[in-house]
Amino acid sequence: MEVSKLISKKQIERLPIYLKYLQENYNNGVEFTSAPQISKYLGYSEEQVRKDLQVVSKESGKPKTGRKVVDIINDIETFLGYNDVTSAIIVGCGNLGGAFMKYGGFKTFGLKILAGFDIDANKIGKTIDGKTIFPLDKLVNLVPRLNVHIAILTTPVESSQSVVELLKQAGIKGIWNFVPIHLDVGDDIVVENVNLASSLAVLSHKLKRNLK
Amino acid sequence: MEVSKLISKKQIERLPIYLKYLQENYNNGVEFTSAPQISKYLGYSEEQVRKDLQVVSKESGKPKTGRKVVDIINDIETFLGYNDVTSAIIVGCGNLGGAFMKYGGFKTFGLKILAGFDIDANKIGKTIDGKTIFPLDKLVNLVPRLNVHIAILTTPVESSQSVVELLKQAGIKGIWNFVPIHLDVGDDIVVENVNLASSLAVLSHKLKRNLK
DNA sequence: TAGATTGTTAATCGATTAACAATC
DNA sequence: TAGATTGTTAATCGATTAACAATC
Repeated sequence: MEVSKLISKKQIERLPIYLKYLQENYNNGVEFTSAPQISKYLGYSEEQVRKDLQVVSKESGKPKTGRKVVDIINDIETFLGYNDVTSAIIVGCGNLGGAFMKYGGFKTFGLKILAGFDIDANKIGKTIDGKTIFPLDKLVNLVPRLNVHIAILTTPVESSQSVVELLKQAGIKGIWNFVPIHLDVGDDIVVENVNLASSLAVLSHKLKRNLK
Repeated sequence: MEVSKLISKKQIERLPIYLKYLQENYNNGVEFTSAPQISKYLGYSEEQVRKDLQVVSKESGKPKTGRKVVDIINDIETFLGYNDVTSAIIVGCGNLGGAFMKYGGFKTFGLKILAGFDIDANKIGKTIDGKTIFPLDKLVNLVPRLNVHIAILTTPVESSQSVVELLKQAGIKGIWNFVPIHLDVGDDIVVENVNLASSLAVLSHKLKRNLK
């Protein structure tokens, strides 16, 4: 009987990085790869790479030869759900939200932006890359009809918590939060935060240490 | 004698989150706060909050009253270097890079975007929010003159590694990398990665678990 | 004073690394 | 076969949580 191993957050984060590297390998005609090889390139330890790959693939690698590049690619893509498309809406179509609406890269990882929402009358009704920007007060009504469960939150700080209430009402299940504050959501909604301030703080600290 | 405590990456990431929350408190006229209070709101443990605050502030809190909000704010801002402005350039002025050039929020955490660089002839010479877009081959020449040490990397995947070589030559010390691949930099450059694919992967996984 | 909050020291938890036998 | 790579089990490392005495 197959018992699927538990995976940690850190491991999940590494999967897209392996994937990108392996796709590059694949495009260059590389057929096989091994943990030591991936390890050397990406700077992770061999053991870590091995354990990460063990979580996503059922079959084990072969001593001496390693694993087939195309197999790992498929395993990771399957694990991450890149094959079945998920839809999302963007709430807040300012600089960042607008850039995301234009950005074509999301579809490579199975995410399709269906529409945008905003309160700015100048934006409402316009389309960005074929996606319409709807008024925020249509959100509760439209989201169930669009059958979308993920919202990308790129609103100003002040309005974000009130938007969360709307998203709850609309039946949204996951929020990809780019607003740099803590969101108070219930148990029904999961949140993943991308906090640029946090990231920059880490960079600054690394810089200071490196300059010493 | 003061021995400054070591701080972990996780702790650094939390600092801007405390800061935002405390600034909100401050704006609402709240004068004092405590670890239990912050803990309750942000969902971290009390002990964690206490230890985090201990790293940034020299003075200790007072039993029963806690700490002065304005003091913690100052301590965190000082620690993060929000008071002394750092400059940065943006390399790759596409959707994301362009959005960053327009984005006013960076200056609140002490980061000033000086200019952009791109290879696209249609973009070169234009200005976004007062910042000029220069041709990429002027980078090595201009960066030392601008006295800038941080580069925000928002180029396409294919060109990113070659841009890194230019950044090295130009004397850049830190790269804030938004390109979803592993960058090969030397010991002189520090990199902080913001990988949207990793972040989305985590959200998707949380969603799957929550739906079960 | 009593109690809430503090900081410190110890215990736990989780993730990474090391060690090693198995195998193509 | 020999050696590179594998997967597993144990050891280490780091971060979080628990326990508790100190104090305003």
